[in-house]
Amino acid sequence: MTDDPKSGGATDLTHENDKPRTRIQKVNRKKILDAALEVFSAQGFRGATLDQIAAEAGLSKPNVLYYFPSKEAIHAALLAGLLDIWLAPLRAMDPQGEPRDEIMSYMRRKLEMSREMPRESRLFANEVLQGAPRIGDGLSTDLKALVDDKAAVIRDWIAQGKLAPVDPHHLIFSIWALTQHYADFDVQVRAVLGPDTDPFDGAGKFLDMLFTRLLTP
Amino acid sequence: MTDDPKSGGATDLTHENDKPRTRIQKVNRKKILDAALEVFSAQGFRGATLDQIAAEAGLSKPNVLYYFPSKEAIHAALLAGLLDIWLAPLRAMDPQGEPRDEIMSYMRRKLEMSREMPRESRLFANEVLQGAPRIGDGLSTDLKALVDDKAAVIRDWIAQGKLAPVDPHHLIFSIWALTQHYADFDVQVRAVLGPDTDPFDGAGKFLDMLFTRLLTP
DNA sequence: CAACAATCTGACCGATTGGTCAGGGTCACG
DNA sequence: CGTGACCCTGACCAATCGGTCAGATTGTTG
Repeated sequence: MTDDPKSGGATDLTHENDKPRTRIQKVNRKKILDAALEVFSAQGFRGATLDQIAAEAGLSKPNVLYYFPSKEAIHAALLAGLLDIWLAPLRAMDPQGEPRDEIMSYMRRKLEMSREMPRESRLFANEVLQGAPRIGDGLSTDLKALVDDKAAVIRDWIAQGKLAPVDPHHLIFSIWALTQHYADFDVQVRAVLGPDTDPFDGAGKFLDMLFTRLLTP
Repeated sequence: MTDDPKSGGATDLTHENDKPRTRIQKVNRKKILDAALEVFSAQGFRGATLDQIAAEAGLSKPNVLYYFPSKEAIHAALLAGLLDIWLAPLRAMDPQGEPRDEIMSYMRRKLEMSREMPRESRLFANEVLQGAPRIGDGLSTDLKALVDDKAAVIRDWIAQGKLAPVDPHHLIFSIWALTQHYADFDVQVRAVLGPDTDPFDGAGKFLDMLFTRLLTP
């Protein structure tokens, strides 16, 4: 009974397939995920409602639940790829490259992500702020492994005298903190700078200078 | 009708008085605010429930609503004093003091606050992350005024050659970002560093070094 | 154009939410 | 020790929440 062998062209399996099968599925799943990113990043998981997401996506609530089995599933689908996207710039840091260039490039790419993907940044910030209840394990396994790996690389660079001696872990934290701040605290930054200043212009120059001074032996 | 002249010993005015009148009021309002800080900072405003707050405070839900008229009012009471507490260290920055000492002290005090008051930090972060809907005006008036004021002081210091030339606003942002990161993203930082390392020990040394290098002409 | 799968909807459900209320217990003070 | 203000509670309410379902509508394919 629970199994359904003759599910040849069966309906209702939508939820079990990660990859959209039809054109309409592709379009609507995209609509929903985009709407959910908007709402979750602005309200947090518990603060967001399916009605908001449905309205933002231009669909009815039952229709949203036709494509995803639950609110949790939508949130999970968003977070699923996010950690990888988020850490891609750090992964791209090349142990064979020129140390200061590599770190400066990483920092610039992270700042670029804050500018181009502020909603993703806030989604992630909301999750971590509230104790990372739905991503938790990924932090102490994948994330920790990657950071430890790159920290070792940085330590080597320092040992070779190519970099000023700094704690590699806290160096990475400082890049996260300084770049993500401009996405996560956007309203505060803009409130202080006033409406006619682009935060990212000044941030780019300032962070270039800061890390140049920090890393030069 | 709306006015009530003969409110001699009337009950039910509890909500309109900011100052607790009796011993029990003082104790229970404190309990509620402390519980609310715990819950709001961990779940955000919409994610928190009155039942959670009541349970955390060891009171019944109707009893909580005996001391505060609504969930909003509890949240507002928490935020009311928070901005002032939060900015006190910046206010304490003395234009007459030694520039680098003043800024280093400010940074250290902010880091200390992240260590000692992480819940307040996260409450504030939640509010700003979600667009500061209930504090909004305070940012573009009080906060902006204070920051602009101190930025002018820093600009003077730089003009006198006592400080390396840096954008004062972004310097202040960098202090906020770097210190608050350790409170707001605590779980992430601890996940990366592992369970046996105190994030704040390393942070203290790292930030001292960073800002020394940044500010020395 | 039939016929079946895929898509969509209004109506509805139980659980949880913030908040109310009538009344009972407790405290302080004359 | 009584009396009135203060404190507290169980029971309850309307609104909103995430989610279900039967069936109408649309798309696709032979």
